[in-house]
Amino acid sequence: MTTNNSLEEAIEVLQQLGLKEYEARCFVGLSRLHTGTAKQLSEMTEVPRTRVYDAIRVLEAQGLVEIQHSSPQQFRAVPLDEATETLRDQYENRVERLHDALDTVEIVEHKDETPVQQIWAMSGRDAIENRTDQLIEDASEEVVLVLGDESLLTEDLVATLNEVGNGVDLLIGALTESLQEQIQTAVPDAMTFISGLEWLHGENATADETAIGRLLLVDRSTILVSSLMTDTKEEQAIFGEGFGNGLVVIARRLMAEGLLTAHDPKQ
Amino acid sequence: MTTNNSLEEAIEVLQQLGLKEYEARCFVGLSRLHTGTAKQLSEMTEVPRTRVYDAIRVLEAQGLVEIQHSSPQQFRAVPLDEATETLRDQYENRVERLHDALDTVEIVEHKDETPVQQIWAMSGRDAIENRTDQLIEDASEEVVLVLGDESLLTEDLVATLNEVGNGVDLLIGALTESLQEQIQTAVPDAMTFISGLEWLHGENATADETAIGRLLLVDRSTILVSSLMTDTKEEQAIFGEGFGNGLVVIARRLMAEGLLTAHDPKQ
DNA sequence: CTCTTTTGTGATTAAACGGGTTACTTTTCG
DNA sequence: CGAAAAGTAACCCGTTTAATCACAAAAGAG
Repeated sequence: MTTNNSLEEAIEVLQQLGLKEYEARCFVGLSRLHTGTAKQLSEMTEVPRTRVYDAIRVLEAQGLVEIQHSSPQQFRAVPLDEATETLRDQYENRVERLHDALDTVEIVEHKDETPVQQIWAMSGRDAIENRTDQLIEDASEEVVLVLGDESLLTEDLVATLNEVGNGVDLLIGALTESLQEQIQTAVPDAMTFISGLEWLHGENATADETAIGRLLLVDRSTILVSSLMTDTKEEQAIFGEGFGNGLVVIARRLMAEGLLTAHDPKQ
Repeated sequence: MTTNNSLEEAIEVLQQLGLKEYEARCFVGLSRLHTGTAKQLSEMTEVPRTRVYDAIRVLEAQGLVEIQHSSPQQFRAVPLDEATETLRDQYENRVERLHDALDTVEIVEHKDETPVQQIWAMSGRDAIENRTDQLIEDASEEVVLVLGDESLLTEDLVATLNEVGNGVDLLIGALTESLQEQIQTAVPDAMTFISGLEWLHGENATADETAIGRLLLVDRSTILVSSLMTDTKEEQAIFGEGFGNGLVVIARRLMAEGLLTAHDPKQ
């Protein structure tokens, strides 16, 4: 279909992956050209012809483009699968090096004056999902989880939920019927499904800026609450741990009340 | 061991992964601190205190750091495994988006005047390895491969070699005894092992700037030759395809001669 | 062979960005 | 209350990068 939009997106993503604008444009240009010269590229991509050469050189060094040293020289993009694989390899290497470099480290003395009432804020859907998974994996007694949006029910989360130990109570709820059903089929092991939570669902979606994302209470001592920006779909969470934590105490009460009355609507 | 060097490397890698210097320093600082304030971080990381806040905000948005909104606010790094997982997720997402965006594209008309004699140059170890794997996978009759350095015998390459079809002749050689043996145990299926290639090995390693990397000839119609910069270990390759290709013809002759006489040193 | 066009390199300008600093307000605590 | 610490915001300056320009080498037309 070669929608002009795909091209723009590709350029943007390539920049997020570390390429400069000219480099990104040239690569995308070559991706639709099988083989091309600096002139052709320049016309197609709006990159000044004299700058195409630099851009290509960088791309070549990264293994994304091949050069034929003829006159005029010809360029071509590495096949897409090879290119993405190469990018993957590069990033995997880097993440691995980071991990190696940092796990030899950790811990400088720390005078702890653990000021109870620790509430931490975090952002980013990937990060919050990873934390969610982690907390559920670490559960030893009970997991209470309520999801507010379908997009949060990922493969990884389902896998994690299906792997909780046998001694762990799994209580799951959702804010909509359809999500409820999806969860029920995806995670048949859950001991209890919480229903009647529709009241939590924001009704005045117009004025609302955020919707409920997740509610997670693990072993009655750790809580995570997240919300979703309705426009960007970005996720933000707060996270508290420790039995004595004020937020956890309140959450415990609220959930006991709320979920019970929700479950049993008559008072 | 917390060698000061690991810290530097971590900072560098984080920058390659897209963080700014301050952000990288702050993250590494927090990684050795369990929990810290702007002041502590500033002292430990050499980042001006007043800029710590900006850096942390970015890190938080990326899901790498948690903030406790107390006064003074406290920061802490997400656990290392969670952080690396989050980074992986992010990059996987991006590469996937790139792939999706580009494979709807490809191909604008192309008046082909395939000027035989196509020799393409490419760089980057990952890219060259991916191409090598690809070419070997596509082989239908014969693969001739000579490796010049142990670092080139990767898991992926071994896997690829062990998966060639049954009808494909696999001729493998190496420039050193030890590498030869490694290959022989890793790829027992190879039909012939080429030995006696030591003469190809550069002897005057002092004056040499590059060493032989790979020699690959597939189905007598596609050739890839690479060299390794002795200092940076970076790899560069030239790549030609097509039966009529001059380079391929020459390579075919050279290999027939060279490998045969090598195999049978008398003449 | 000569003249023109194309191709390639290098230098230059202007704007954006990132690192580093300073000024100033607010909060905390003795 | 006063001093120190915490937090915000603005600024400066060097580097990077997008964008142009000048020019030499090569290719192709006549």
